[in-house]
Amino acid sequence: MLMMMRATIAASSSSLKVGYGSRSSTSRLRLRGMLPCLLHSSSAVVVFFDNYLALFHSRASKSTEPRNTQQHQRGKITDVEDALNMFDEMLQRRPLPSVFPFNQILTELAKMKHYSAVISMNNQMVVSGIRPDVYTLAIIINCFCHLNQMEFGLSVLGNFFKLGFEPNVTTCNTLINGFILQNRVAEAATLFNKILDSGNCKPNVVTFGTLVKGLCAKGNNTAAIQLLKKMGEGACKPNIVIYNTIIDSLCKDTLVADALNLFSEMTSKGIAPDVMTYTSLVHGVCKLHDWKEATRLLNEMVSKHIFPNVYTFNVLVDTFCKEGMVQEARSVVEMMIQRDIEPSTITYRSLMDGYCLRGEMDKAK
DNA sequence: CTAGGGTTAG
Repeated sequence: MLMMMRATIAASSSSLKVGYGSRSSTSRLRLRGMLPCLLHSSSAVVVFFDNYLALFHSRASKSTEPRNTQQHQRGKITDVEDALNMFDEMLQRRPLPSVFPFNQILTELAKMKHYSAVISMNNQMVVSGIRPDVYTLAIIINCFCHLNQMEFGLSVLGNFFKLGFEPNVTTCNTLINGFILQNRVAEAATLFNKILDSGNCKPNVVTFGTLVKGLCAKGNNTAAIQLLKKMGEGACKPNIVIYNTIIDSLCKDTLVADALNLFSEMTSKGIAPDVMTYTSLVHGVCKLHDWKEATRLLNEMVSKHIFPNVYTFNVLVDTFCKEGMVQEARSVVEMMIQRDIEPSTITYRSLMDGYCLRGEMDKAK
């Protein structure tokens, strides 16, 4: 059973495709000017990974030590394989561990998007006599939602009552998010109103954030901003996630001026921008070929000790590649490696597209 | 230990 699951997970790694983009030539000199501000900004090696994965995800990749040795020494999980091994081992332990460490493993696997694995593992747990708790059920609902199986997700609600639990805000937020993932924003809103009426649990800032995201996904920035304004009047004040969601949505529509307005609004309210805010803005101005503004933003973030991470760098790599400047893209990748930021498959995909584009251009000559 | 935000491509 577990062997089959392993094979499925191993096979599910994404396949690579190569695409060709269309091109327009622009002022390359100024685009190139984005590089120095990054080169000179290295005040310290930044800890780009927060501790949300710390329990299982150490930065073991940098070590030359074999993974198994490490795992046995520290009891930490570094990848899917380790998670599954630990899960097996825990199921065989007597007495059985509590549901808590199992939840931890399921959480990590869900973060790695192995949703169906999480669901089958949960079934195994139940068979082995481990009682799910509120956390487990929320994890399962979330997995069903991400698998586009909302109906199954909703049916887990039945288990709550069977087990004597009451759904909480997190449960509701998860379901609302599930509807939104399927673009069923109306049903999400209905559920939201039901929560309000029932009085069992109050919507919180995450609830609002989920709705804002749904409105943005529908392309309704105006409604998202209206909701933001309403929040400003109510008890549940908008936070950085809400602002970032809308700022990103505006940037995707290249409404950078509006995005910058929200940006100053949030800072004036004492909400400090973070690396996500700046990544969205940089992305927005890159789309507009405004290299000068991109450089300004990069300088500004670094001056605030907010350092570009893999997302930010990927935006830059992709931008350079789309401009046909593969050499510059490569030097960004070099920069990433120097800073201990591992380039991702997305980085390399952009590079590959960049090289394909070069090939096309050379052929055209 | 559970929920919302930023990167590529088709």
